[in-house]
Amino acid sequence: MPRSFLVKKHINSAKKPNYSELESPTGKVFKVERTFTNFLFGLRDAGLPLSLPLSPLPSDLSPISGYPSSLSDTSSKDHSGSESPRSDEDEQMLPKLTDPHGSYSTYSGLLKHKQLHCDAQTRKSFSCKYCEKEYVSLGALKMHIRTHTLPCVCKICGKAFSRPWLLQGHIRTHTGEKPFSCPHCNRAFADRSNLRAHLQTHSDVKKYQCKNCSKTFSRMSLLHKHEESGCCVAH
DNA sequence: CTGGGGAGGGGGCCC
DNA sequence: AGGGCCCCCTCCCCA
Repeated sequence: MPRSFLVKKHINSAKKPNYSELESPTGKVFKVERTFTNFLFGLRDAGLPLSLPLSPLPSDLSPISGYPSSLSDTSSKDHSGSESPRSDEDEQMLPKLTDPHGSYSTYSGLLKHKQLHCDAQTRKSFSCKYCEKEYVSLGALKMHIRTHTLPCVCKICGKAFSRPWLLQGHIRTHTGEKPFSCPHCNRAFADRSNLRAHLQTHSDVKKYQCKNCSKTFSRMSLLHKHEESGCCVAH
């Protein structure tokens, strides 16, 4: 059974997610003279439905629904500002653009509105149809969907995994292969993570320390157990 | 109860 | 875009 309840918690803030690809098309796209069509695809890729017909996403991928599929309301006024680098002529060439909060006769208006109101929504643009998770990129979502479809199947026992390397690790449980050995005691492990955890046992000062009693633990789970057992309960 | 090993999952990065 | 790999994390189980 997949441990779908496992959710990444950014406890280690040193390793931050890469948000570079979350940039709105505003800053990047137009400065490189991207075509309007590409701009529309960019908005679509960011999960923003448009009133122009675009090729649909794969059936198992759905942009998050913050934006209705039908955007026919044209009653709102133009929200555009005056900072747009595009000329008035350019603006006149553009079809009407809309989003759930209104419609825009210029795309600079739409972009400005997006900057003000929609960036938070576009950061997570792709939702999983199997669960409630949302992802900022199609690739991340596809990766996640593998945890539902489990395409990597062990030929020996039939157990299925989301990724090939997980299957490889599992196959080692059949073959007994243990390619990772401890330099201190030569004990071998099939999994690098488990070797890393084992290495902590050789250390006098372990990685995870109780803030109250300064006792150290080789694993976060052991520290949590320690905390839950009462040492660090606020008295 | 505690510590440790085994197994597996997630996202990010690089190629 | 996808695969491989990395690191981190978690749960289960056992001594």
